[in-house]
Amino acid sequence: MTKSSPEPRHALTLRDVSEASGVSEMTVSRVLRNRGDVSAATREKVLEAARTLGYVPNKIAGALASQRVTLVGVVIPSLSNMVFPEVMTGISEVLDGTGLQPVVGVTNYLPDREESVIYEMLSWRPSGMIVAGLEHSPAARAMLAQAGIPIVEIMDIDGDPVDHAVGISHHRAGREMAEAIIAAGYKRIAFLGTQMPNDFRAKKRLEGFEQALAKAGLTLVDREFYSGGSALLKGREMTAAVLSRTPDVDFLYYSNDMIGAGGLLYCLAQGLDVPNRIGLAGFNGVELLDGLPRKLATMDACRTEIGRKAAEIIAGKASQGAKVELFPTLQTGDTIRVR
Amino acid sequence: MTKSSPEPRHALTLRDVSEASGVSEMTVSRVLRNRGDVSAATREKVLEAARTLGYVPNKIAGALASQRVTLVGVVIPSLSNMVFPEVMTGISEVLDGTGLQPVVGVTNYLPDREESVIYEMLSWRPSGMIVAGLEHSPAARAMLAQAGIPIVEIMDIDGDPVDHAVGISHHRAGREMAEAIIAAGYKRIAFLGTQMPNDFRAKKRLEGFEQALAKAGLTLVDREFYSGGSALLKGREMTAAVLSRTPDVDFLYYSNDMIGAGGLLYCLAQGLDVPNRIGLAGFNGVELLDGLPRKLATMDACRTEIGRKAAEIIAGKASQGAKVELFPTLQTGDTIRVR
DNA sequence: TTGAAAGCGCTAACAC
DNA sequence: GTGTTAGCGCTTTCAA
Repeated sequence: MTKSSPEPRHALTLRDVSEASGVSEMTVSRVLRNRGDVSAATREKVLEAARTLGYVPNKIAGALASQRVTLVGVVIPSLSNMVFPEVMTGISEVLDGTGLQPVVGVTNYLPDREESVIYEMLSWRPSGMIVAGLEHSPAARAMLAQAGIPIVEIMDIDGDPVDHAVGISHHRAGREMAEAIIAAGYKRIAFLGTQMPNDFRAKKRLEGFEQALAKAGLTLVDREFYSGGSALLKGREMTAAVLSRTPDVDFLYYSNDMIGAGGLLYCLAQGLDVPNRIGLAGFNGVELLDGLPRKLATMDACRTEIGRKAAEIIAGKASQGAKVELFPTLQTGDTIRVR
Repeated sequence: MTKSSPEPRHALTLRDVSEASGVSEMTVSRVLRNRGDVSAATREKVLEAARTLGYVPNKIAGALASQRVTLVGVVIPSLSNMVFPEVMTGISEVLDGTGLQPVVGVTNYLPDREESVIYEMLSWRPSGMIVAGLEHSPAARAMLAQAGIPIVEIMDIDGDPVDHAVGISHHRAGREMAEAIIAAGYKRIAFLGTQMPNDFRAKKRLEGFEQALAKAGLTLVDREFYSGGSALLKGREMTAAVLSRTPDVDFLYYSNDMIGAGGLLYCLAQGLDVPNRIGLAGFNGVELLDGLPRKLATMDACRTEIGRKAAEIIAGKASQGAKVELFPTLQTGDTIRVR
């Protein structure tokens, strides 16, 4: 335990800097915020005093007085998802220049938790909110609508945004993947995904997927769900289960790349001919896939771009319409047969 | 765009609730905070008014008046690391019951950025700070020391904490892994890791590792570094590079599990006999490994536990000493030969 | 059980 | 270029 300087009994205030430098509080404030004209001499005195005292301004007081908060609330379901860190990257990239900073809240896909996270965040009067998904409790929606700040709902555009939405159509993503699979000649198709009632985006993908199958006169020959645990391992296990239960399945559609990767490793280990005996596809386009022995077919979720566009709207750099749709491209990879 | 209710010109205040309910601001405040005795009747009136108005308290004002902020700053180098999300899980678990909430800041392993993130966070006067690592700029250290709040530096305990430290000894982790490798009879050992001057923990592991090798009269026969990109892919590439440059290498020590996994997949694809022809080990003990065709030897970084313990110190639930050392166990997996 | 007054530490708006 | 004054929306304290 090393305490280099004596700890102040109370946190330092502008007044302390003012007294130490012999400059009025107001001018100290101006110097510290680079606002208005201050002579080089006074500026130096102030900076010197602030530095030696180790003064850190109190943003609570500043925000209350100026009615301005440079925080942007970001509400996401999970951090361990591999997709949200990338969204954060996009958000940070854009916000970095603007003086705004993101504050992250995690909901774990629980609507109640989402509601309270939103409530807490709004109570800090942020300059904007970025919230994953379009489905929220009525109370959460109402709070967001009332807040009087820009709200951007991200990831999904299949629905009605409170204010703005930036994302892809998961319904369409599912449909397009199904169409590609059908076009490649696969007929006995199974779905493997998460059992999360509140993962609305995964649900929409599956809906779109099944609709496209139906249009081609097909139905899923099997489906398998999981929750929790190592996604890679679950992918192996679920794949094993489907293959033994439905041996003549010829395509496995996974709700995310991680379980898809597990499935791919399993199929290869079993000596199955991918993509001829069996085809595979995931969703998200995670970087991870680049390192697999064979590249898994997938569809990019446009994560960084979504983060960027959302932040631009909050920062007022984009006067977008209510909905901004991004169009992911299907990456065929090596796990869908080419006809 | 759906606006269910008319947007207020200004955010609602206690006064609005007071007027709507015919109860004084003070009593409204009491009701909303569950403080002091308020008659059931008034309480109901107030709650009713607050609910219908959609009032969200202003924590800025509340915090200024009460000099109490329920925020805990968490400063970490990266989100995409797979390790920090788990630390966050541990932190949230403990903080959830306490009325404190974590606020995350990301530094990308940049000291300057760390300094400014810490400065920004402190300016919100949090109740405590959890900061990854023991190495900070002098200014950052000084700010933390001055803040007058509990500071917990996490992940590492090889060094001098500002206040408290919770973590493992990375020096020891490297040493123990080396000892296990040597004990298994490997002799021509290579290191593969990240090229990040500011990843002090990886650096300490390598130091401990090399010291143990030296003690056994060994030195690294090769080393390979990378930065950026898909870790899994980099693991493959680096492994290929080392194997072709130093064909008689018999052990590959990776600085993290993700590149280790890439290396493992590569070795298996090449038909190399793991662990007899060549042994492999990583670091972190990530869940991901459970899904690999063979289990990679690794060492747990105690991530969740570190988060938990750190949060307990902040929450005042633990009157720990300055340093709390956690002891990770070496997981031999299937990639170190058993003698 | 309820209310009134006095700030919390800072900044907007205006003097000088 | 610099200083003064009046709050920002709450909570603390004290009185009723």
